[in-house]
Amino acid sequence: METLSTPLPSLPRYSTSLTVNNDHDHPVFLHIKQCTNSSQLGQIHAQMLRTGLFFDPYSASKLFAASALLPFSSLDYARRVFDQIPKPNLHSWNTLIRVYASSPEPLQGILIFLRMVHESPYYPNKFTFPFVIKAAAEIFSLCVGQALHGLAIKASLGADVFISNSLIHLYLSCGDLDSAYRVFTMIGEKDVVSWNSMITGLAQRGCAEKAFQLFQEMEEEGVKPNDVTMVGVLSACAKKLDLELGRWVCSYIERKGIRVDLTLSNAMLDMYTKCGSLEDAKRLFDMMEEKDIVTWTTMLDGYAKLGEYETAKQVLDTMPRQDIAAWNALISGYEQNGKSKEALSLYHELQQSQIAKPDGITLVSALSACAQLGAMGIGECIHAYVKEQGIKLNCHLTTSLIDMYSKCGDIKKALDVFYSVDRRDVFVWSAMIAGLAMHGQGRDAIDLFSRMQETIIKPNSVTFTNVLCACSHAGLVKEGKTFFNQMEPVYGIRPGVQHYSCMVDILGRAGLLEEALDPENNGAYVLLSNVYAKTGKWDGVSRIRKHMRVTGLKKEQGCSRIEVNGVIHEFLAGDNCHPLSKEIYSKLDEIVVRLKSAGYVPNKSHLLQLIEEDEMQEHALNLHSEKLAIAFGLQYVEVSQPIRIIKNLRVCGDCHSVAKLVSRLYNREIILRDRYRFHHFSGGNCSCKDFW
DNA sequence: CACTATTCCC
Repeated sequence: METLSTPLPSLPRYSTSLTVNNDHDHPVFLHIKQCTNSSQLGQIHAQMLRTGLFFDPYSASKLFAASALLPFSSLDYARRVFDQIPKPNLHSWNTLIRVYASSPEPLQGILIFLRMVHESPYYPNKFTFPFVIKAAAEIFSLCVGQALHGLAIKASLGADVFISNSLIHLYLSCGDLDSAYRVFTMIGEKDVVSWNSMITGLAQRGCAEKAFQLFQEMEEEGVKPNDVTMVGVLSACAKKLDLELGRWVCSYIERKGIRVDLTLSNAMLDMYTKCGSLEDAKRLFDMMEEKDIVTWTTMLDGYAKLGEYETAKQVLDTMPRQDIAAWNALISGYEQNGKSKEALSLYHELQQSQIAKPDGITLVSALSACAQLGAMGIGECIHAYVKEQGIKLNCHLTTSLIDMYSKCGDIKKALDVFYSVDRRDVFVWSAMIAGLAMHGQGRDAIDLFSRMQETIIKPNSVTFTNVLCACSHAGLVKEGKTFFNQMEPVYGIRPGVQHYSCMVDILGRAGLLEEALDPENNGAYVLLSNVYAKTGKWDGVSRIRKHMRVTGLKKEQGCSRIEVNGVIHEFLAGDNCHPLSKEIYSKLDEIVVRLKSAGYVPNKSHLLQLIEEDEMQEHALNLHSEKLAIAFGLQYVEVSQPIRIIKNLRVCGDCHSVAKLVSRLYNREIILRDRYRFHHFSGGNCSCKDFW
């Protein structure tokens, strides 16, 4: 302590006495302000320690604020400085909360706030609240936010406009639109930030219409919109996909002479691409003098989402820095347009090149591509990568993993993921219900739906589609009807076309065909035509097919996929594109002979098109893509592993019998995903109990 | 001593 309290004579230019408590204008403060790098700041820090100036709380707070807030600062260093201050003043506490609030660890801001309340002699003031409320908003904690709101009111700070604005932002981040609006209306003198908080928050929460309405109200009340306002308004236009409105907003910005900074230009660019006008976007892009990574990524995303992959790739190659968001834009562009293989190969390229590190968003897109393809090997690798990297499962990732495992046929692994997490939002629950439904575990799906209702998570439209789907796959007619009838009166969800097609399915299978009819829906028609075909009502089939021809609905070509050692093999009905085609067909012949000797009779009633000649019918049946995949799988999938096949259409009855027999005669487990559900074949039986 | 609202990839 002695060395610290004894200024070294050789040192200080402005070496001083220790009685600086009231000296708020010490020359060293000027030096702190003028620091341009961390080593300069470090020198001042060292000097202040030597001179003892650091032990004056006010002076320490000056140094600490600089170490926390200057552009070159690091949070680690700032924290070390704070921990050295024997008795931090209120300003220092506030600053620490402030930097944590906008750091990767906002929770720390709340913990520091609590420490301050318990350990320090200070009460939170009007500066403390905006910082700590921001921290609560960052972690989306409604209950912490509510507690802070209460504390602010108790501290007689409920009318402070900064605090109110922070609360608006908090409530909107947590999805509590009503509370946000209540705070907003209570503000006596709303400033531009109050309006901006509401407008941007509503636009982000999907209430674009309401956001735009508020923008108009703002004008009527005579509050002048600024550039931040316009960013929010443009984001609302983008969400509405309203190009005309977006163009009007751009001309409004020009007319009103609103400052157009880089962020606002980027928001305009984003609006143009989201609304589908690459021409407008390109024109603006070429005009922009300053561009940053967001500019490039926005442009790249625009091309990728509209299917212009070549141009998107060119943008990726041209941009100054390929960060992960840029890769994500291209990967998700492929994935969302159904180009799963391209998405995965790009993901692979990213892994190989190590140009950027995959993040949660990358993995969500990649997992979704695996789910579409049924590529479980790759999906498992991604799951392993998540664990390896210690990436925490958020609800997005959890949903994607459950969806991937379910759609790849491993419902047990999907359940493992579901039970391993402690946070489940409506999408996580819905995905798990969907998984159980597609595996024919209708009862379990309904049980899960009941358990969901013991939580605070409210079911949405998707949840109901999945619940009805579960009823349909498990033949739960009574339950299906009950849920359907409860949707609007009990849950306030208006049934949409998906819910109606589930009901067509449910009622159709129960032989209550007259109860199901339906709006223009391809799926429902195909389903209905299959129901007719099954019951032998060929008149009905031709009538429906004719209607489909007239209305231009097409049945896709049958296609089956199988993944072996991370390579995806694809078979079309009757195709001989596969390099091992010859071998596969001879294996198929062998299978048919063996099956026939075991009593198998090809079942032609499942043919949708009437083919006159018997032999032709049998031939057509044998060419079904899932049979080719089974023949391939028997040869190339390890004996200890199930043969997993993904079919894009519904499996036909004949292929179903073949798969059952193969599972017994060859003693192999076959897991087949068709368009609607999974079939687990083993020992001559199927999990669907022949009801699908 | 100071605070709140801002664009891209799921």
